[in-house]
Amino acid sequence: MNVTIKDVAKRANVAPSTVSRVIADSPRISEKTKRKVRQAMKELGYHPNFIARSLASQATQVIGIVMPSAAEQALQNPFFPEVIRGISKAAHEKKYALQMSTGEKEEEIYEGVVDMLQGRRVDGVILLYSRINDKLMKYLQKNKFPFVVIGKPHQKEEQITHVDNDNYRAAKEAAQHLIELGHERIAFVGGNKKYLVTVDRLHGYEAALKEAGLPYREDYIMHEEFLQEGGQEAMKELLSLADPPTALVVADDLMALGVLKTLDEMGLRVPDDISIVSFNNTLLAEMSRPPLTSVDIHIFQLGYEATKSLIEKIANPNEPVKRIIIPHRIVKRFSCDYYRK
Amino acid sequence: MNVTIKDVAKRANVAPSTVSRVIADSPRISEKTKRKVRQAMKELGYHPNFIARSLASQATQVIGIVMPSAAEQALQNPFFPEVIRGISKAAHEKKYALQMSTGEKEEEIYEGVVDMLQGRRVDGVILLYSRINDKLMKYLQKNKFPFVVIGKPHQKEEQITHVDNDNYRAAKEAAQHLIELGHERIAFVGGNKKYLVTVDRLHGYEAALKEAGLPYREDYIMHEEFLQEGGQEAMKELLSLADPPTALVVADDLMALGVLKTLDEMGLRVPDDISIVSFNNTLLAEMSRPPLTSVDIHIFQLGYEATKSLIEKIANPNEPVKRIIIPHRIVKRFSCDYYRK
DNA sequence: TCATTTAGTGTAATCGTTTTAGAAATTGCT
DNA sequence: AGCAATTTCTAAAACGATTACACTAAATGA
Repeated sequence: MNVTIKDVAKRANVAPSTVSRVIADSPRISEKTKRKVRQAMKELGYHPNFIARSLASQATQVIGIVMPSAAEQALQNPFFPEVIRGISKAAHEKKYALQMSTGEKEEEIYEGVVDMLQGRRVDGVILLYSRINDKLMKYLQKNKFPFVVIGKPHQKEEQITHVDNDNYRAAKEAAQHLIELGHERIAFVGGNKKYLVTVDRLHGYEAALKEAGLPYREDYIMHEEFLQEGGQEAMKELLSLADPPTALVVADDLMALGVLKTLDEMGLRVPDDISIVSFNNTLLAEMSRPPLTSVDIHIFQLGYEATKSLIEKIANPNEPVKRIIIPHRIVKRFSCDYYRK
Repeated sequence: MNVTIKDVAKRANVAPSTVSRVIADSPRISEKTKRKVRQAMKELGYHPNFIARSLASQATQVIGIVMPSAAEQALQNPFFPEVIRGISKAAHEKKYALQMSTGEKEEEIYEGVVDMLQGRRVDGVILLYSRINDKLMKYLQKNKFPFVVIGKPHQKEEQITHVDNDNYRAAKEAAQHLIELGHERIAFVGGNKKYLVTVDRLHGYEAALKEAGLPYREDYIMHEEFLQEGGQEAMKELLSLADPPTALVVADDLMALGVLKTLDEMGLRVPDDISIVSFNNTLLAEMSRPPLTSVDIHIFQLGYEATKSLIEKIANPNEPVKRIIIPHRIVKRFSCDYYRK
C-alpha cells in the first residue's frame, strides 16, 4: 500500500498528529521537528491522501461547475469554455480543483449536483446559468450550500451572491445602436424565456423601442436554443413575415451565426439588407462573414469573479452577499448599416 | 450534522453494514430488509458520503483530465471543449465525474496530477496531449496508474493505451490534395516539435512531397503555438521568404485563422494566391473567410473512446493495452485551388 | 435426529487523515 | 530548588463509509 502519515511518523520518530501538523505548517511545532519530519516525508516520497483529509476536515478544495444542460451540448457554445477559463484561473490561484457536472436532463443535473454536495465531493458550486423557478437554486439556498450564480437570480436576488452583466442596459444600447442607424423594424432573437439573461435583454430591447416611440411587435420576438440551429429557426420564421425586420438584436454569437447562415441561403446580405447586433463577442463574432457587431460581456471575467466570490464564501460562511456587475461594451464591426428604404 | 448510514441503520433497526449492503444492492440482503432500509433512507433524506465511501473503497468514480497547459490557455482552442464533450458523454454514461487539472507551467501540472493521483482524488487520468519525453507519462507508467493518452505516446507505444488518428496519413493526404492541384511550393505550419501530433503530421507531409518528387525545404517548416498568434507568426515568416509557398498544410484550424489574418493584412487572397488545408474541422473552419478545407479528425470521438478505454482499465487493471485509431476525413471547402503560374 | 448448508445480519477492523484534550518537557521566576 | 507557565508533542476519538469474519436460525440431507 501507499506511504501514509504513520509511516512518516515512524521514520521521523514522532506521532502521526505531529506529522499532520507539519503538513499544515502549524506554528505549534518547532522548526527542528518540522525539518526532521519533512526530511522523512521526502525520503519516503510521501503524498497526503486528499480523500482521507477531506473526510476528516470536511472540506475538499474542489469547486463544482454546473452547466445548464449536458456538458456535451453546452460546450458547443464558446461561452462555456470561456467562462471555464476564467473559473480555472481563479481556482488555480486559490489552489482549488474543478469538477464538472455531467447530466443530461434538468432533473438528472439536479440529482447530480445534490449528490455532489451531499456527498461532500465539492465545497461549493458555480451555476453557469440562471433560470426562472430553478429547483436546484432553491435547494442550494435552503440547505445553505455555498454557491454563486453567473447571471441574475430569479428570486431573492438580494440573498444570493451573483455575478452578472447589466443585461438590460446592454440590450437597450444594442437596440439603440440600430435605432440610431435609422432602423424601425427591429426584431429580437433570444434564448428560452426561462433564462433570466433572455428576459433582461428582452426588456432592454423593449425599453429602447419604447423610448424611440417604435412599436413593440410580438411577432418580432423569437425564443430559440443558444445554438446555430436556434438562430436559423428564428431567422426563417422572421423572414416568413409579411414585413420582415430590417435589423436584429441577437442574444448570442452562435445564434447569430445561424441567422447569418439562413440569411445567406435566402440570398439576403448583411448589413445591406439586414443589420445585426449580437452578444458575447466571442471569436465567432470576429470571424463571421461579415464580422459581427457584438456586445462584449467579458465572459472570462464573469467566471473569474464568480469563482473568487465563491471561494471567499467557502472560507467564510458569513461573507456578505455580493452582487457583482461586470461592465459590457459594444464592439462595432461590419454587421450594421444605416437603414435605406 | 448530516444523516449518516448509522442514522439510517437505527431507524430501520438493522446494522450499518446492512445499510451499506442495501446501497450496494447486495444479493445477500433479503428483499424485505431492502425495502425497510430504503424506506428509512427516504424518510431521513439520506445521501451517501462519497468521500467516506472513497476512503473505504479506495475508488472515487472520478476521472482526471490533464491539459497540455493551463486550462486558461488551452481552452482558447476549440479542440479542447470538443474533446471534453466526448469525454463528458462517456463519463456520464458510466457515472463518472470529471475533474480538471489546473496548472500553468509544465512542472506545476506534473505536480498537480501527481497530487491528484497519489491523493487518490481520481481513479485515473486522460492526457489530452502527447509530447516527447514526457515526465508525467513516465511517472504514470512507473506507478501503474490507470491512464490513457489522446495522441501517440513517444515511447513504449505498445504498452500504453492510447487513442489517436493516423496523423501521418492524414497529413500526407492533405499534402497530396495540394499536390494534385498542381502546387509545388507547399509549406507546413505545425505546433511545437515536442508534440507527437506535430511530428507525425510533419512526416506525413514530408512523405507526400517525396513521393511526388518535390524538394523538402527546411525554410518551409514552421513550428508555432496552437493559437491564432502562432499562425500569424508563421505566415509572416513564410511571406518574408524569397520564394514563398503557394500552398500550406496547417496543423490546426485556429492557427489557420491566424494565417488567414496575416494573409488578409498583406493583401493576399485565399485560395487565389495561396491554398490552405487545415486540421480539426472545427466550427472555425466552416466559418472562416473563405471556409477552410480541413481534415476532420473526429475530436469528439477521440475523447469518447479514450474515456471508455480508461474506464475499462479502471474496472479491470488487467485489461489489455489498446490502440484505437479514429478515422479522419478531409472536408473540402473553399481554401484550395489549382496552382496557376 | 443431528450434522451440515445456506441465507441473512451483525461486529468490528479498516481506510488515512484532523483535532481535542492532555501529558511531558522545558523555561522562567523567586 | 520548587513550582507555574509555556512550549512541544502524543494518544485517541472522530470523519462515514466498506468488508472480512462471525454468528444465528432455518433448511436440507442421510
